[in-house]
Amino acid sequence: MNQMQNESRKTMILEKRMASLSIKEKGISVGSLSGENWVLKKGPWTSVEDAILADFVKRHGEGNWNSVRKHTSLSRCGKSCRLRWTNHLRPNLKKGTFTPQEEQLIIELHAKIGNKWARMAALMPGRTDNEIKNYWNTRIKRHQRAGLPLYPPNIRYQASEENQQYKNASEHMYSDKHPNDGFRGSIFEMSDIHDIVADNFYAYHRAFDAPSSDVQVSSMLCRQFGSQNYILGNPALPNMKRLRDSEKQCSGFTDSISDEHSKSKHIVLEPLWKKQKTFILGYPCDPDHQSKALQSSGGANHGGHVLNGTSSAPSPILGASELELPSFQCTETDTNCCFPCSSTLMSVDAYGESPSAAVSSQSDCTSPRKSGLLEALVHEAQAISKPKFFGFPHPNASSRFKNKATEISSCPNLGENGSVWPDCSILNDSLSTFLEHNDYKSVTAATPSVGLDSYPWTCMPHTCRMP
DNA sequence: AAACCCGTCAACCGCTACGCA
DNA sequence: TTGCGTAGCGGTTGACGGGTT
Repeated sequence: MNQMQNESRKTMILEKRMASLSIKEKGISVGSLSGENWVLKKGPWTSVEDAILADFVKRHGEGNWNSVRKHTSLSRCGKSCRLRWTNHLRPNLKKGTFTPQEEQLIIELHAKIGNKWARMAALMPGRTDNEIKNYWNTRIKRHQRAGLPLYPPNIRYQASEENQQYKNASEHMYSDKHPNDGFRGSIFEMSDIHDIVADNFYAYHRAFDAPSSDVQVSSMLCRQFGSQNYILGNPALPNMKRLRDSEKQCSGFTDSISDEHSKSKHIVLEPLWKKQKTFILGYPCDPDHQSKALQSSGGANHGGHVLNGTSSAPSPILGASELELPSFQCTETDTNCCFPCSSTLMSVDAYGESPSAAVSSQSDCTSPRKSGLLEALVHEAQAISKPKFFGFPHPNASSRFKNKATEISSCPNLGENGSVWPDCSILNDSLSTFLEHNDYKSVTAATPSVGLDSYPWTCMPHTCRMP
């Protein structure tokens, strides 16, 4: 009780101090909202503000950032508060330069998942996405200047090897096609769907389930965290809502690290399907390009990073579906580039060092970027005018399904409790069940071991424009 | 000493997804 | 089912400090 009184007294003192600062000292801008005057401060945080915010979090917990302004004298927007807390004030933050181990981890993670800073941060206790992003961008510049490859040779080698393995395994594993009547009439034959879903699944699986040779990241994680029952994601990272959501669908990750048995086998990183703009079933549906895409997809080489014609961060090296590309990357609006196009990688990777370039010959896509910025712009304009997606979801599907369907891109092959689905053929059953009954519930009924929020939607083909 | 350049870091902005009424 | 508020992510910008000219 006394402690609470002390704390609120402290807060009062801080707030008084804050109030005593002049407008200029606070650096605030003045406006009005619904007749009531309000001030919103921007720019660097002062120690007083920090203290107020820290005190707020202490008393009210994280989240509800917009109420900070109501409960304290802080003149910061909720976003700003959240950011300040996340990046500077939360406990267990590791400040200072990255250790060589951390650097290595970043490189490997970037090779696998691309510019997914938050996901990387979740795997690096005490580090923030901002830090990692800044580090990486600095690194890119430095390496560009020095003419160095972005990824060290060992990672590049590993990547191309994995790519080959992935290809072989994929061919072997999914050569047995399952025809599915229910899907006819769609632009895709079921076998294509099967291939694509399988490819995507396997790409994901290859990238994250860390079997055999692909243990570098996971072993590193184990080296770093394994000895202390580290809880992944980063427990200190506030409001890991998205991660938590994903854990519902992919709960294996948390378990797997602490589970001695699975440490080296089932490190399943935070799923990628959130926010991924998949091309797996949502790639531009220009039929000419589709067939090309299907022919040339062969592996999972995606996305290059284009920065004024010079290389920057290459895409994830292998299967990981790096699809939410930075603004300077090849996008799905390149209609010649059915998949985020490896030839783009070739053309933009000034040093020819992108690991992805190693597999780019599989594709005969041509990128408009090859022929200049103007043409690229024209090309993009044309692309935008074309319908890009169609297929799922069915117009009568519930919005719940639609929402799910649009958020999903990969087939992570995960069931509840982090279990790994034995194979992707179950997808076909689910798809046909859905199409047969036109009811998403029927899918879970058909596959009762799966929760509504977990499996089928996470594996459903994604996206697509309504007919 | 001043101007300029460059790297780093913190913060902002725009967009998207989610949750809830 | 829909609309709105909130949270989070990733890209970008701007401030600042140190080095160089």
